[in-house]
Amino acid sequence: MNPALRALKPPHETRTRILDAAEALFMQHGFEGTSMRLLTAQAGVNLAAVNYHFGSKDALIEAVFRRRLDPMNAERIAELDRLEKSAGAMAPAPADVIRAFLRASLLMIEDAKSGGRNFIRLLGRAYTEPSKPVRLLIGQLYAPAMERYKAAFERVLPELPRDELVWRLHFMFGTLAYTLAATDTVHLIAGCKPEDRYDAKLLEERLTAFLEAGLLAPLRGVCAVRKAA
Amino acid sequence: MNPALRALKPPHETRTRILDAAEALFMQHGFEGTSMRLLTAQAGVNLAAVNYHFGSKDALIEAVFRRRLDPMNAERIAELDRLEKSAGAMAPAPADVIRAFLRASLLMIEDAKSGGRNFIRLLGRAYTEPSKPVRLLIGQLYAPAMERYKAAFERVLPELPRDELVWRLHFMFGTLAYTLAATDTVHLIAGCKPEDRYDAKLLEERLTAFLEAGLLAPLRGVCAVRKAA
DNA sequence: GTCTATACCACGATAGAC
DNA sequence: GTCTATCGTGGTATAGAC
Repeated sequence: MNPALRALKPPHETRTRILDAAEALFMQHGFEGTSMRLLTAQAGVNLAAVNYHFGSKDALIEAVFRRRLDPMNAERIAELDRLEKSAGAMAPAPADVIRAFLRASLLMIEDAKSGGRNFIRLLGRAYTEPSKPVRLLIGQLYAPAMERYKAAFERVLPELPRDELVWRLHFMFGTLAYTLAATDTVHLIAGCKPEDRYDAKLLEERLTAFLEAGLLAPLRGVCAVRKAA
Repeated sequence: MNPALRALKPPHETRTRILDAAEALFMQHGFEGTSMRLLTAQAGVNLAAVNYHFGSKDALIEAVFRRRLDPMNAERIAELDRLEKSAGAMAPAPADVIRAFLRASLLMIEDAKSGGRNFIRLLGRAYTEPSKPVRLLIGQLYAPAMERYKAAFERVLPELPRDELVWRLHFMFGTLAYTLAATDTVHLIAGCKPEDRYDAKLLEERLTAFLEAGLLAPLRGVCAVRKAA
């Protein structure tokens, strides 16, 4: 980059440019499918800059997730804190805990311009990534928020056996991840109206109704038998 | 391959060996991450054999999905036919339609040995693949079964507005796909007992309970307002 | 401390002789 | 259906300019 341009550049701008380009390209072409050469060209930085600032491609991938996911999960936890505080000694309603959990994701999908929506899609795909290190990373990054929410749901749904709850949280997680990630598959497979796909308010209502009912569902079949035993 | 071995090989065995190896490796390393060299080595066939039998890597990918997904969806439709026949003029119970839909997938995850479980995981990832052609292909392959089930659910849930149903089917799809695909993320994130992950009977009960409740959930918030209007 | 140019080495795809 | 040579591309490392 020439000195005239450099003078205009805030410190660490290069890092940010790389992260932004990486986010967009990882979504478009996947991790394996995105070459450092394409990435650095898109970011308008030198090929060696990635290695200099992040150390390796894998480390870059991690940085991409950390940049958004850490604040996002912190926000999720804060949301739950606020909710429990306002409920006082009473347990909050299940639907409100669900909303608290969804909120951070839904806020992000409304932000198409600065890449939030793109990131959410990338994130949704990460749970099923071929690369084990990536899945491990995601698990780690989510762990604190998940622990916190698991405890909250245990309080809110005291009737539900623990292992049943774990599965239902998994289902909830899956519904959310998939809904946000498989955005074009909706209308490919089921034929929904495209304009509704990113309406956060509508999505919140739809998801909350669905998930609340699912979490509160009565036990049936072998699960009910198990519990009775 | 030498002539002595060749004589032992049934016709088209090479095709099958390639498909089997591809299925396993695509799951492990993704499509981009799987090289033809590794693939053909694993299959014990010549490097050029893929191009000879399938024409290209993309065509191989399509063949991998078609081989299992076409019969699977045919089975799904047959299951629904049987159900509706046995119900006669009455509409079947929602839970039974859900079960009919789940059955084909659940049968497959029990089959770890001949690769069914692996394929189901691969399939679950395909909805969120970077490659648009792959997502399009999956949409196409699912279309007939989806149409059929959408119609069935419309009959079974006449109260539910169409566009709401479309979303709930999307949620249902997501729950299933993710649950089966993100098999290790379950215990990474939520900490479930590993031995329960592939118990098809348990999974069927758990999924059916969750999904039935979700599909039958009352409308709320803006959706309810919309309907009233 | 930050950025650039360039070199290195491994690997994957492809095509043409057999 | 097979073998092999070739070429492009991948991620990474380094040396030196600012």
